[in-house]
Amino acid sequence: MVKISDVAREAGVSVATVSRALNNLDTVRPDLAEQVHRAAAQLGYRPNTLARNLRKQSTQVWALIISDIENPFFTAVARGVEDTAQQNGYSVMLCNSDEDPEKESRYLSVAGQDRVAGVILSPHSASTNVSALNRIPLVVIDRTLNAPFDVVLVRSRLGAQQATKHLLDEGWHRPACITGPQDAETATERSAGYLQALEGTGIEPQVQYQRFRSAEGALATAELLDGKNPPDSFFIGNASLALGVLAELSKRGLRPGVDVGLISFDDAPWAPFINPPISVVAQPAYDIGVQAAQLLVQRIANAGPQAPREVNLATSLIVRESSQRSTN
Amino acid sequence: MVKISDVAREAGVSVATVSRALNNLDTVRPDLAEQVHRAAAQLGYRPNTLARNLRKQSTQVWALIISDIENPFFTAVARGVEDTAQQNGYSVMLCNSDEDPEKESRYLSVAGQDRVAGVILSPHSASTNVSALNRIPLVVIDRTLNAPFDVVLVRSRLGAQQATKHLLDEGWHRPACITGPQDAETATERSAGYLQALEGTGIEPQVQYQRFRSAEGALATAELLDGKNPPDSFFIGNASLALGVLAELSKRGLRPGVDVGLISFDDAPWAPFINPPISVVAQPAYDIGVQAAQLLVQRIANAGPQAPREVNLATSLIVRESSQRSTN
DNA sequence: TTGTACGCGTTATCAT
DNA sequence: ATGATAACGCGTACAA
Repeated sequence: MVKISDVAREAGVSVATVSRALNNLDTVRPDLAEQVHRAAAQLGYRPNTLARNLRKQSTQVWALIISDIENPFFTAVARGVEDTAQQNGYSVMLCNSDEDPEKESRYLSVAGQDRVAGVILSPHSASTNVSALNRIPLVVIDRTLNAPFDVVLVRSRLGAQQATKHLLDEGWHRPACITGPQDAETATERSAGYLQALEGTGIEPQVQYQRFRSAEGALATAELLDGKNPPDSFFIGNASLALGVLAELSKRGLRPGVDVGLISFDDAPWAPFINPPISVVAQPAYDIGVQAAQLLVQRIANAGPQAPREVNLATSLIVRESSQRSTN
Repeated sequence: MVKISDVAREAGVSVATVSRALNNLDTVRPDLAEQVHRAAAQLGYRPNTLARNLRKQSTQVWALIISDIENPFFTAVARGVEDTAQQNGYSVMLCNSDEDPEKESRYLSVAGQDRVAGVILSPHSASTNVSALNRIPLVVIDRTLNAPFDVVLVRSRLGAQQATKHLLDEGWHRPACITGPQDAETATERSAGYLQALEGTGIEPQVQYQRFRSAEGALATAELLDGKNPPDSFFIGNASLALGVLAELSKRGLRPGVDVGLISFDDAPWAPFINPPISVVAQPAYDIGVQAAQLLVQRIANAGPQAPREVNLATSLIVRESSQRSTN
């Protein structure tokens, strides 16, 4: 491997000058700089990232710690982060915590030890301990943390409220809510929006808290439908749950958009294409990633302590057929 | 930060002994080793990864370069890679090439420069140039390369053939094939299997080569259905295409499993849950990731040149309702 | 503006 | 078995 001293010899200058020239430190005579660049190009010199990292005690790598890489929401976030990182000269290390607090803390520890330049984290719980990061810049996404960090969130509650109200406006009379487990902030925010929408309507709320998975969606639907006051429509807290709900409904011959109303959080890739197309509350997942990345870039640039910032993104209601009340 | 010399002082030994003890180099007296470990623990010593990397001229990081992070197939692969990497003490850097040759080559270049320990790549094309990696171990997945490297593939052609034959066995008479672009090996392998299945049956093959996206799936379906010899069933080359096909069919009031037969490559998360449940040729995506990772671990361990290995994984036919010929 | 020389923290070599 | 010390390649304080 050709190193900096080789370039120095070739260009007839010192290694210091080479370093300065290659880093564009404008304290070097233009013609010399030119000479250095030519020598470097000719020898095919590539600076050794490892040595630079040691010297600077930091890397050009971010750790992105997310709770479920197979969830389309998070992959969209990841893409937003990755694109933005790329543009700013960073690479991103993918860490899939699988909702496992132990894996999460292991990753936080590794990130600290490897001196990554920054971390973007969707924390398992509000009490996740990030002290292993020491002073590495951190941006939190999707859920809040019991500590003051930059965070980007979406207005889930408002989105849920709008979705439920939309169901009512369409003429459905007894919407139920199926959402995630009560220890997940995203789940409870969504049921809270649902409850708000029902306030003062005299409709008795029915909420099922389940794990965010298809099987549980089916289960909750069956339970609701077999209960004493079966709902005529559903507000569903995420796409996996929605899949289970759909399966259970079709098993019972209940057609969304006709016999029953249905709207779900998250605009999954399949939502517009199945029969009937599913109405959703879309989260700006890609944009969440972009915003988080931009916050991180700024946080890294301004090393000093600084008031934490909170970015709140809006959801958008996408009405397709499943939530409408068709005459047939 | 506490460093190795601090531990040495605390334990009353030299830095060399600390290094040996901490790396379990069994050439150190047991009691001394014990003493070192205690000192390290007490001081909260964490070895500096950056310094170690420089010294060893290598990292404990893999680059995983895939063509589409939002494709569930690749996220499943990624999870397999990530889990296995984790178990072997590696981290994985996620690189989303987006099917863009330029991004791909930039990532290959960065991987080479950063001296990652290994690379797993789903190449954009067979002629992708990986010379920037210098001598870094490489494992190729999903598609082959015009060069001798370890590779893990799935028997796409056989899977496609089985799927098409299944359609025939179910009593469909004119299956068509909708697959990806002709410059994608995965696409042509699948049409090849379809063609094989039709050999000698007297059925005239109809193949549509489109980009692997939903909109194109719908387009191809419309074209086929409006053609002079409309098919009565479809073998579809991937899940995104299938979504488009489904949309077009439902727009025309054609019910899969009743009016028309349908089977698709890739067991997408939604496939079992929609109405009717979709029959698929499932790829062992997670396992592909695991196998690739294991190949890479071995390749890294045995530094010497070694004959490239090829792992071929089988698909599995999952028959649900969309491919069956219902009496109703 | 340029060059010399040291430091980053660890591992590996070579004596002992 | 242990210790002293030389790399690893780069960036930068300091001197010129």
